[in-house]
Amino acid sequence: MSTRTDAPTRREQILKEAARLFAERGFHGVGVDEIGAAVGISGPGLYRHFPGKDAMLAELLVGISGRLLTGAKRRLAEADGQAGRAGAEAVLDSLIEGHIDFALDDRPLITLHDRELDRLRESDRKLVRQLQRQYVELWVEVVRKVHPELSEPAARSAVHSVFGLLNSTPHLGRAGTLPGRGDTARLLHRMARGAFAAAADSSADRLAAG
Amino acid sequence: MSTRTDAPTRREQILKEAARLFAERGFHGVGVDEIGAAVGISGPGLYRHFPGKDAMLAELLVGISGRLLTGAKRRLAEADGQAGRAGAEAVLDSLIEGHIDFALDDRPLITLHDRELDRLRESDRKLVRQLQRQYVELWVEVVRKVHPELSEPAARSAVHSVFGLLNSTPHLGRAGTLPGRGDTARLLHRMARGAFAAAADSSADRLAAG
DNA sequence: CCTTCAGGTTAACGACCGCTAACCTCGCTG
DNA sequence: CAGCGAGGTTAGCGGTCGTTAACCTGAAGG
Repeated sequence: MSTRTDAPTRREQILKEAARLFAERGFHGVGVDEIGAAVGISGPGLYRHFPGKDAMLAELLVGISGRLLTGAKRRLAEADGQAGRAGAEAVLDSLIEGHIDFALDDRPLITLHDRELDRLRESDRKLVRQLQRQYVELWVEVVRKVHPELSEPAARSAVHSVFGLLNSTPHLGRAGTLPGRGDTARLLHRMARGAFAAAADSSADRLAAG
Repeated sequence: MSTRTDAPTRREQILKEAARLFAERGFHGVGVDEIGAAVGISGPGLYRHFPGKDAMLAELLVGISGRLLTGAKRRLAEADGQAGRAGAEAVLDSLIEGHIDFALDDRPLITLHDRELDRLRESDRKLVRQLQRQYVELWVEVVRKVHPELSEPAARSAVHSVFGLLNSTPHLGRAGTLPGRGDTARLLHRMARGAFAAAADSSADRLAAG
């Protein structure tokens, strides 16, 4: 598994800093001069690496969606063969774990992912949405194998909601006031599984409408 | 229970449309001319009602946080008296229900709430954060009454995560492809309770680290 | 009937921002 | 060592945006 040890290219530096700045202050809130300054060059120097500011955002968002989907497909293939509900549970755990890793390691990207999609050109936006949809549908299939009682629309809503839960990491303590990474990951994992289980257990609706 | 039947004032119209536009395209992505056009007046006419664009955002965010906190306090007081875990469960259900109502009825505000906070003047931002913190702490207390096994940091993380879950409604089907409002509310409610329960049940960590 | 004022209007200013143009300066290579 | 391309630089253009200035209008009040 390609574990990079060599220095990042300037292009990669730019993408990383741009992601951080976009996440912090929004796409329109960041000027190209600031992005340049963040990597030690100034303003228009960026145009040696990208055709424009939009292109940076597009590459970030397409990259995120693509990596999420690719990772999920790989995890699905790895745990293949083991059929039945037990196998499906293993796959679901693997999907959750992968998403949590991503959410914890690339917070700015997670933030961008559902915040700046509308700033893209039509074609890029369509591509990103298509990748996102495939990712969701992949989850939906696995969730319905683990919880066959769930209808497809309910499963899809549940998946979106669990994404909301897992993607909440940027809100968990700006500083290191929260528990260690391992504890946080385990907590999120448990909650995700519990949320899916509760979604499937509609007999839990013993609460009177308020 | 002030159920308004009279027509909204121009000021309220402006706030509502501004919220929608800010949520759709980001604070910096919307011009004052657009906000004006959305309420039938044009550009600078807004300055008869607000000292500036920033002030609209500030009033929106302070209003949201304040309403959330006020509602939660009211619900806490209403269900007071009934002590013990059963009473706490009722309060938690009431809090969840209130938050879901808000998330479903005021999607744009929910979106703004955790997206544009950094665009505020220092003083307003501090006020909003203080209101948010009180709201979170109120939840944390109730959650820990229902699930005493949860440490305070874990409970706080869990609460933030459940907010992420409940606030995911803007991502659930832009159009009406999703189930009805009542079904969605019940699903979210169940998932929130399930997530809290799973957070508290740390014996569920039988999964080997990947 | 005159005044006042809330709530609009259009014109325009100044700042900022994305991007281009023109130029510079290395390090490599034939 | 000449040439050249990669990767910078600064100056500046054109457009947009928030805000202000100056003016208009219609309804209410004495």
